[in-house]
Amino acid sequence: MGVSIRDVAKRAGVSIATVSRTFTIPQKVTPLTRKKVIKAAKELDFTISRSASSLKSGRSFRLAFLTGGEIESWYDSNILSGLNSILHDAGYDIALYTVSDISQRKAFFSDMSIKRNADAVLVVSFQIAKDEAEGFKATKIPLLGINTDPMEEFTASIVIDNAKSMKLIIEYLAKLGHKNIAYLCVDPDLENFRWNGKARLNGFFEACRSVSAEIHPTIVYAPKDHNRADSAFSQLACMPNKPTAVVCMNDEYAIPLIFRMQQSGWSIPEDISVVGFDDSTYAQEIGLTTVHQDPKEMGRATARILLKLLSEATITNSVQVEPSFLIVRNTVAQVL
Amino acid sequence: MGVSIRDVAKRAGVSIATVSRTFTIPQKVTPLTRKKVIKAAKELDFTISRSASSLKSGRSFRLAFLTGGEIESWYDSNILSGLNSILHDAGYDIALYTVSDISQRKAFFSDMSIKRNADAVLVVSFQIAKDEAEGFKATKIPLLGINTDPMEEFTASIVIDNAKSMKLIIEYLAKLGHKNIAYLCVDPDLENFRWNGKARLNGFFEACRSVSAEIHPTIVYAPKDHNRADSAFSQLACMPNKPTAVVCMNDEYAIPLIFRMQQSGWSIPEDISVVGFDDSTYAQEIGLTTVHQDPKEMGRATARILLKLLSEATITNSVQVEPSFLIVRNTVAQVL
DNA sequence: TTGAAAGCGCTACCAT
DNA sequence: ATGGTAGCGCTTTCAA
Repeated sequence: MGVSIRDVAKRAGVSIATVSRTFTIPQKVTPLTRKKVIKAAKELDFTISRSASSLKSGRSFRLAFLTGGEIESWYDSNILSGLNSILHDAGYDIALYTVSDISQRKAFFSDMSIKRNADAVLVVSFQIAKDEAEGFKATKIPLLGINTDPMEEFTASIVIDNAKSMKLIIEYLAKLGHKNIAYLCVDPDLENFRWNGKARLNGFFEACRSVSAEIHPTIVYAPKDHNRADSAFSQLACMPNKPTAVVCMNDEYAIPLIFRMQQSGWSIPEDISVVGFDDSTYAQEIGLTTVHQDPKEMGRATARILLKLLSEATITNSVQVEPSFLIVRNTVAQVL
Repeated sequence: MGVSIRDVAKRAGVSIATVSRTFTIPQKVTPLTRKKVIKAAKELDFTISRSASSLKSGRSFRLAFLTGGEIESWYDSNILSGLNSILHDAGYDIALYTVSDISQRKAFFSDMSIKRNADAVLVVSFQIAKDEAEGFKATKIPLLGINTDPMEEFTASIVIDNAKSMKLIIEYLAKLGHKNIAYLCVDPDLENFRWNGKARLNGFFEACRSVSAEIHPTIVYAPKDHNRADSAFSQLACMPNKPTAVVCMNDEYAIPLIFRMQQSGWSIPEDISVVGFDDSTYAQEIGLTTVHQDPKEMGRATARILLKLLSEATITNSVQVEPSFLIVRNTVAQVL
């Protein structure tokens, strides 16, 4: 298997212990020796073997990324990208686990063998049961949650404030005179697994209530598939008193809906105002008024927290709220 | 570090060798003993330690995924997702490496230490130099390319036929009477790194030439940033004789462009026809006529090839062309 | 089919 | 600051 630490030690004229040190705790090695070792290593194309160092040190240098969604989604892939941009250089791999229903989730958490092969686990966008999380308390393996209901069982939670963001939307809409506001979202029966759906839905109604008694909120459900725009549009078009604004659970509902409306001759925002959520792909180019959040940056933030957790072994129970804010663009009009 | 293979062996009343075998080559263990071992393992929450088994077997169970783009892009994230859906269950991790320019690429390939810590490397969407690839020939580490110019240095290449797909577009357009056709793409100076840009550009002109002498192709460059739709639109609107159709290097140019055009009062496809490439996010919902390809399935196909390569150690030099085809939807009209 | 045992390449402890 | 060395948990050869 090519060169080993032994070869480098020989060539540099030092012990293997010294070679190991120059790569793991360089400050414990004289600059001169360090230089010799580095030189020898370079000449031999040597790097520390991950498996050997993991085995010996008892750390796997591996993060389990557990998602209830799809890796290729805008959200998950950005989280992953942000995570990797920091973790990769710190020597960590990210192992991707997907669960698509509660039984798979249960299986993941009951099979605690993960603990043997990961230094931390990260739960992305879905909710887990208290007892599932509790299994981790016994170990010192950090359990982090991104975009999950921040339970105290998590070592750290990284979230945005969905409720506050919804309130920002409703306040803005109310200020422009909107009273008849619809909320477009996936039928919760289709998606009781993801977390932020609930958070946003509740946030919407709560915001309507708290902002003004004059607001009449309604709800429109659409399927998750490619008919969602058609479905939403026809429901909206048929409503006895058409709302003046539609708030969408995310941009993925808003963008095709706007398209569909335009295709049917409606003008946005003249005929109806539309608000998205996420500020994801195309939102900026299309001029969508939406709530901005930055999952890539959240991934980076999570990586930093993780690294700290892993080096200091501090058992915190922190909740880090990342920024989210309304971006006003061109899809909302004043009610005349 | 919890239970080890020794504990399981003791509890099952067998040797550690037998425990190891039941997990790696189960067919070499009597069903009865196997059952005993599995039972003991389950009771103890035991799994094989990745690092120990890697160290001993000399295989890292790790794939280096090297991309010149962004992990969160539609293409890369789908490739990754497809890859992981098969590789994860086969016990492989995917380590994400990103390079954003030629010097980083050089660094990756000159630092051959990857070989120590990955069982294979996968180059995604960009071109590498012959000598960079040659470094791998000496080792038995497979070097695969997805969406790269299929060089013979690759152990296997997985691609779509960009040229053929372009021809499909042009033939379709020609049949509907289009003669004045524009190609919208990123300025190649901005992006000489990614591969398929060139392949599609060349494919476009070649297809125009071969399909009909009456076709007048033109080219429109747009920046990569969020102004691309504006930029493309104003160039198109100002052209002395406006093209009847615009072929876009990918959907990411087509979708905002269509939006922009509609916003300015143009109707698609009545005022101008637009064709995309990729069949990516929103293409179906928006009714975009485009070339379909399925990177998630390509990821799966690559994983299968890889697994075979890794188990049989066959040094092939295969080129697998994955399907791509034109999907006719609603953004192309007949020329009157 | 199963067991004994060597040793993969490191890290970390203890000496010097 | 550096070296010697035990041993991390497994896989795999060899023998029984």
